[in-house]
Amino acid sequence: MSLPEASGRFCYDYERPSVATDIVLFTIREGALSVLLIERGEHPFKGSWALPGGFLRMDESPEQCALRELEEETGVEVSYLEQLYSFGAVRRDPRYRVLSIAHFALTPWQDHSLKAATDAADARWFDCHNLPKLAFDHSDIVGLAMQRLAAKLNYSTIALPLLPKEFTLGALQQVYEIISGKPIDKRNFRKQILARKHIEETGKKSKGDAHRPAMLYRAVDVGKVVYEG
Amino acid sequence: MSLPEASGRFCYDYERPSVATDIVLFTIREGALSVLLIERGEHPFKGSWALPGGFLRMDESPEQCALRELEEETGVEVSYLEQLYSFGAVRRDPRYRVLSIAHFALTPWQDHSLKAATDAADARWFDCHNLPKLAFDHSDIVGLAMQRLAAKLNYSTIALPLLPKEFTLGALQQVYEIISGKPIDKRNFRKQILARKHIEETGKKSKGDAHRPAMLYRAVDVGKVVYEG
DNA sequence: TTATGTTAGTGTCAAAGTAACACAAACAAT
DNA sequence: ATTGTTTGTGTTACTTTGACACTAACATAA
Repeated sequence: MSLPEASGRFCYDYERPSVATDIVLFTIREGALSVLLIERGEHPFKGSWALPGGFLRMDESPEQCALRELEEETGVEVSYLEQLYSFGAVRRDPRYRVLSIAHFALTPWQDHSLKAATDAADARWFDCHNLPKLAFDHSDIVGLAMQRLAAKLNYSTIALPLLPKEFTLGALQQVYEIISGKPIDKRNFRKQILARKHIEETGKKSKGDAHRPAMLYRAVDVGKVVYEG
Repeated sequence: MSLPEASGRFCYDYERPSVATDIVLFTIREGALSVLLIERGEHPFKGSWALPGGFLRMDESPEQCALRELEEETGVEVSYLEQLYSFGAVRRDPRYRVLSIAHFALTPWQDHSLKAATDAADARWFDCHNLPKLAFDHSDIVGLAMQRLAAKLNYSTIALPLLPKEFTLGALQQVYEIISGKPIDKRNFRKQILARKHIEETGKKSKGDAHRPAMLYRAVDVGKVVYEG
């Protein structure tokens, strides 16, 4: 096929889909894997819960767009972001064609005071295993993100962005158990996780808890970031 | 941010990037992992080699677009296709903004008579480890596709679409060796690959070769297809 | 017909990794 | 001082992986 030629900045030779990003932001909250959703304030799906996201601007990359939309709609900062998948079914948006570049993000739990968003009526965390019906194809997107998260647990450092900078092995094990949905033997977990050399002792110990203090660990600095992780 | 409202079919409230697909089609040819490239007949990068691909139409999904463009530009049919990654750097195309949904495809080697493409001067197979300089960011895309292919070897059936429907264990082992770049022990390979139960005996044997005939195997039918595989 | 070249097909053993298992120590709260 | 809770630690059986060599069956060439 022939290429649409650029004439000035716009190029209307061919119709184009709109391009948006959506973000599946996970955290671990109250012992459950949770995802951040916004209540839509506009049609379509007004009043439904949906993923945060919005339209791509011409001067930003998809990743930048995802970060900007998250900030605008929820005020949350993330500790990890990667592209998940692009959803491009012709009729996934009932209004007109919108291609969504879905992203996958993580943040450690803290009592995020969720900002009232511009065009969102509300923003809240939901337990991933107890989600309401979502707008558009957002249930599919969340499902794929959960798969990806579980799959990456065992060959990456993906659990670390869900914890604060310093954490105990007990807390890390909880993250693994919650995401995989299976109990893990404490001694085996500690042996294996330390053998990977992704975390190191800080020398400090936790205090203030009603039990024996635990060694605090941190992620070892890795340096480079690559496509997809 | 507010949403662009649809007025009729077009929606010009916001500037939009063009959306295209590119396809990294691999085959095993002459003992080497090879990728299909076209020689660009138009500017920019006229005369350079590039991935096959083209612009998304409003009535087709990204996957359909990838298949259509492959057919149009090269006449090749594929045995496997999945989305790879969406490349959206602001200036990845020097003309104007083009977002590319890159795909990853496989086909068994056969003496494909490569169709002279509409807007491609030529189409040829290249050894992946001896590629020319490519147009746009296509070298990055091929690199990512090679990573993905190697990574999936050991937890998926990704090698099978590179072979004809019936194949010998020797041929399958060659695929693994070529993609991983490492020699594999024949006995261990056979034990492990059969234990996965992804392939089964056909009962038939190869013939016509100047050596002992080998059992022919085929992929066991799996049924469902899922996101990303 | 025989010899040669080439790939198919097969089992054992050592090493490494994984999974199951229990109890004392250190703190806060009562 | 007692209770409740989490930390921290080692050994053993089991499973998986990796190394290793020879005979069988065909086509081809001598």
